[in-house]
Amino acid sequence: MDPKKADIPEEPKSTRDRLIDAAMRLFVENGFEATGVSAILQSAGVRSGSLYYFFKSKEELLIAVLERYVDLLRPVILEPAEAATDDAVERVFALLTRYRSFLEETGCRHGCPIGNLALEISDHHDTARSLVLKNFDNWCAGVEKWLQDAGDRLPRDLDRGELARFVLTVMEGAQMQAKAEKRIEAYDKSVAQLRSYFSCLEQIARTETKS
Amino acid sequence: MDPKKADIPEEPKSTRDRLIDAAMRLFVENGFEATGVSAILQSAGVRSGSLYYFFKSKEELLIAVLERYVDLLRPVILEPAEAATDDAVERVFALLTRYRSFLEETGCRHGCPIGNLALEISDHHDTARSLVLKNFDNWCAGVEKWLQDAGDRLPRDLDRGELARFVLTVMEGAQMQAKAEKRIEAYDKSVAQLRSYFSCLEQIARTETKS
DNA sequence: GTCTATAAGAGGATAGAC
DNA sequence: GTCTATCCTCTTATAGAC
Repeated sequence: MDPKKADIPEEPKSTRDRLIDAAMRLFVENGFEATGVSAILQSAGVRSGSLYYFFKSKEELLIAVLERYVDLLRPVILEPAEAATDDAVERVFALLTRYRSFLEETGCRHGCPIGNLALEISDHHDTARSLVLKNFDNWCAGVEKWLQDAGDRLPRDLDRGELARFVLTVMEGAQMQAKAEKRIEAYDKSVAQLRSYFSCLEQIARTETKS
Repeated sequence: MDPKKADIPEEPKSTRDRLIDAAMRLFVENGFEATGVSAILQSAGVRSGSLYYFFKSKEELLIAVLERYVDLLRPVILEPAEAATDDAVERVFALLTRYRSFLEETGCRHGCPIGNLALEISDHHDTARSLVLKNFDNWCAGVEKWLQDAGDRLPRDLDRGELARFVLTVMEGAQMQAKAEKRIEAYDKSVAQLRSYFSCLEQIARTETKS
């Protein structure tokens, strides 16, 4: 427990935060379109007057949700992976293990909330789409940093940014299948293949260093 | 042109087929929830009475769409890749090039229709979900066959089925990002990394064969 | 098999009192 | 900032004539 926080009594969440919390949960469970405003209101214990006092539309609430994800990325996703290990490469797999936990805890119903929204909204909600990109970009920047820290454990001419993108690609593709199958198996197998790729890259880097 | 087909005059499509065609197009463009029955009717030039004569609900129409995808997989996806090259490994990348075309032709709005639906419907439409799985499974079975044909070009102890799954993972994750970004770049970079992985595997297989 | 008309309800959003 | 009541549109789906 963070002592700095323990001193401050838990303030009851604001109405606005409760709405964002409820929307975040329902959007990832049911998707944006399939989630009714009334369900959000009920889940947050709020009346419609209040929702439309804070947000001018359901889409604005979605935007607030995606901004919240941007804020949560570092403390909830990246930092735990950095705390898990000092090994630069292992941080990548600690991250993937964390997403695995999200899947397991929910019977493979949730995986990556951003990915789930990305496909649904990218055509018709352009502001939301740009926030999806911001989440993806920040995620990749975090992973790229680790891959740069890996130094000569990876091949010299390997583009760290491209490999970071590839890690996102694998995570998203893998969670999609786990969600569709409601089983973790495809996720694990995909991560195993990614691990195998990393092993190959590290092997190549070792022969480079010798010469 | 297939002469066998050229002899048969193009029969006007049945109402049922027109409905499936229209739904297929609209579901991939806008998603399942965001597509109204009225839009399907208008696009197909059909009245609601006819739709509900053939399908008992919008969900049954979705199921028909997913069954159509099952039927189209071999002729539209797998066979063109097999026709493109006799090289077993290159067939995998011919397949990925074909999905790239789908993305390019639509300004990255469509990629894999199944993947787009998978995340949206997997929670609440269980029959549809099982058809998504059938599409994924058949796709992977096709790719796995090619990887088996590759024989000792791939490492002996490498699980061909697992690698085929990984190809699907990469394709889905890559098209998700291309769709979110409305740019093909992330797709190309992901496929480039997959190519790099295959190169590593082939290199390993070569050293195995020598010994 | 297809048409028109419409039911029945849920959807998002607003008004105005408090 | 929050409440109740409600508007209006759009949604899926049905009824019954042709």
